[in-house]
Amino acid sequence: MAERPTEAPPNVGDRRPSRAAERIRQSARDLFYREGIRAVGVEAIVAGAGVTKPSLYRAFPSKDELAAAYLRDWDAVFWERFEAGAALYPDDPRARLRFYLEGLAARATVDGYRGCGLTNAAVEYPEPGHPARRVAEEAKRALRRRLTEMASAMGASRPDALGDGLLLLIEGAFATGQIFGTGGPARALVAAADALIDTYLGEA
Amino acid sequence: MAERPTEAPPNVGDRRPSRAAERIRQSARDLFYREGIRAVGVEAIVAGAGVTKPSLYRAFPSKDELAAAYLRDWDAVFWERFEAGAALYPDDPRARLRFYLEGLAARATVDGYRGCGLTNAAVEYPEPGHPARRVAEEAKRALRRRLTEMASAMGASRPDALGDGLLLLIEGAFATGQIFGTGGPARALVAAADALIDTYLGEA
DNA sequence: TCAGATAGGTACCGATCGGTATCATCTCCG
DNA sequence: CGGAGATGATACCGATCGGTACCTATCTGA
Repeated sequence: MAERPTEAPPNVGDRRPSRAAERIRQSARDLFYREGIRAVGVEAIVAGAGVTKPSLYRAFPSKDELAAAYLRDWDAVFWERFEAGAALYPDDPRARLRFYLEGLAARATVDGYRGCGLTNAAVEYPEPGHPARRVAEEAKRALRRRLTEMASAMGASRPDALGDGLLLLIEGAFATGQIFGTGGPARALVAAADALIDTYLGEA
Repeated sequence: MAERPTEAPPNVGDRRPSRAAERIRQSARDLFYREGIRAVGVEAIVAGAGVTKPSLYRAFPSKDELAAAYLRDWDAVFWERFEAGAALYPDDPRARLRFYLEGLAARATVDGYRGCGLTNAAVEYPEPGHPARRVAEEAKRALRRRLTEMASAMGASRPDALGDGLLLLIEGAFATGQIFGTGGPARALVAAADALIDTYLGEA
């Protein structure tokens, strides 16, 4: 693949910010997510980007750091999706969360879904200090904090417990979504979250 | 490693069934689970088993098939754990499930936990036909069926929905258990499952 | 006792891994 | 125009990957 390496800049309108690095990021993002980080070689990444290896290693110090950059990109779009309901329901944290969960349930119950890039990376890299794992762990800690915060805003009796329960459901959707195809267990996600929230809001 | 390869059969009482193959299975089990399947080379496996590569390839046609065998072993011990409460609570499916969930919550909230080998393998191998993925998918389908069956036995109004919700929680514990260390979200597992079950049992 | 199957070990295979040295080219700015 | 810094391409590195050909030791049953 990578038919004609040299001529024909892919997007003529690109400006300063190093188009090669950006193309590498995008190629890495697609391949890492689709096939897994360990399964993808740098050769495949640069081929997908239409560049060559030295271009990659000038923009990123190593494959591990490229993986970390991919996860930071992933994290950014995750939060975009997660907070997308904020504009629709500015004063209703429960509706906001529900909005995200509905979208997640839809995505996670069709064939080809591959789960959360961050969680997948943590599975692929159990070594504590790995750059990719570091990004994944920090992102998940932030999500946990945010969910507890939202549980608190909902008025839950024990926001920690509700936040953790919701995180279990979300991670369960990530995992089962890529194992079961269409019609997987994530179809029960919203109802389960509702039941959980109702229970924790109903407590004295 | 692999200090003295030849002498001293590991278990003197072993009969016919090829001790080398068994040592390879055990070494593969430890390494695959601890570090991930893709991260472990066959060299490390045979070194851990104190044998050499041809012994591995006489017992297993390929690394992929060895991974599949590892997952079948994993599946067997999983069911052992999952059904361990059957003896204690022969006529109480809810208590039986709770027993398993309590054990899982305990395991998943200590440092070094690595989640479910089957789920991890599905993350590492997204290709539909892969031997390891096949085993993982089939095992998870069986778990889903079993949970729905138990939900039905509990008298749930919609056993499918309850079973799926419980599966989300369990998979969430597998995932978060290996991301957060001690004190992770799985500490809320039992309470969340209770809330879910109560809700689905309380429905008309 | 001896044939033959079977298990184990040594040494090796081509392919691919992540990563780099070196040289050509392009672009912007004085 | 001219030259400097960034960008890209070719070709290559040692290490490791999964997998195998070949020889030896051992244990079995006739």
